Amino acid sequence: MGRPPCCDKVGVKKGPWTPEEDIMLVTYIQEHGPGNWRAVPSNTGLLRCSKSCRLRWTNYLRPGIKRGNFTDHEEKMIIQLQALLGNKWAAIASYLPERTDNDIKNFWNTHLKKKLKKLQPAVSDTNSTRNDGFSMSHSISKGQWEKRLQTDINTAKQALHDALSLDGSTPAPQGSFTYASSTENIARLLKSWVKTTPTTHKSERQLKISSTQHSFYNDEGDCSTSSDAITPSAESKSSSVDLSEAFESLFGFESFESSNSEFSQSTSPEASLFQGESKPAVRELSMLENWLFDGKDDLTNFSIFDENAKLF
DNA sequence: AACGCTATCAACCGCTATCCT
DNA sequence: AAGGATAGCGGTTGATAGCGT
Repeated sequence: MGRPPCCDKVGVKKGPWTPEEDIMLVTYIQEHGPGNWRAVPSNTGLLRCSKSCRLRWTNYLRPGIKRGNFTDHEEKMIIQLQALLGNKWAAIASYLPERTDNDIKNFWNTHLKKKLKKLQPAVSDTNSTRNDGFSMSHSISKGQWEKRLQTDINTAKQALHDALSLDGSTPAPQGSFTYASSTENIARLLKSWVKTTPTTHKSERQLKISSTQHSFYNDEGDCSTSSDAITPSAESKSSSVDLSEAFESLFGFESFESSNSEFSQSTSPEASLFQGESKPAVRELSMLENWLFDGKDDLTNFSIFDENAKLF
């Protein structure tokens, strides 16, 4: 039984996205807003499944995504939140609105896991520590465990509080955020693409602009991108920059995010948490959030901790 | 210069939750 | 209420860049 994967369809493209596909997707979302992903491939002409389109948008194209190195504060927050929430990357990402869950997950798997593993021997000398960095031991009494848990949580709480309040570059969950536009995201993607294209990119990454795709953009009038202008040749550098400039002119209108309520919702930590407040897990997160930032909720209200306590 | 190994990260896959009819 | 469709999440994979030999 079970449905066949949506991406098994013949003619559905997989693999890395080209700048043209990005443009097509962003253009469509600029006009229609995110959502109704099923309609996106057919309406845009993209040979991608709806899932792939949604993923591309949420992870790379939507406004406000910060790329590059994680700051110390972000790192600290991820470590502490992972200890508290486990591998709930989406929940963790809601506290780091400029980062995607995929990014955080990758960062955890490639950097932090190792980092914590290195530190672990020293920690395990004092007591046993789980691989995820959450200190607990089956050999200690419940009272001791609760005490240690409280210490861990206090530490986490303090670190999180520090990270949120002391670092101006890291937005606090209740604050208002300034997001880069998706134009900037695409321009950045284009630039990195330009950087890597001339010699190393395989056919997958090379520009393949069909005439239909041209007319798609030429319909916009100002944003004409001729095939001559974007070929992966020696001229590609300047011409692809032209493309990114075309982006700027095409998408350069103000307050893209404010024009669409989903952006403010999806990028706001409390919005993402409260969207489904009736859900028990989300209620716990809301309580956790209250507790983290206000110290309102009593620790014993958390079933996640109750479950750990049941081990004894 | 060539090769192999490792690290990184974008994208995919499979599953579950939720929505809709 | 039931079943199908869709969205979202977390785990995993694969391509590729970078580094060492």
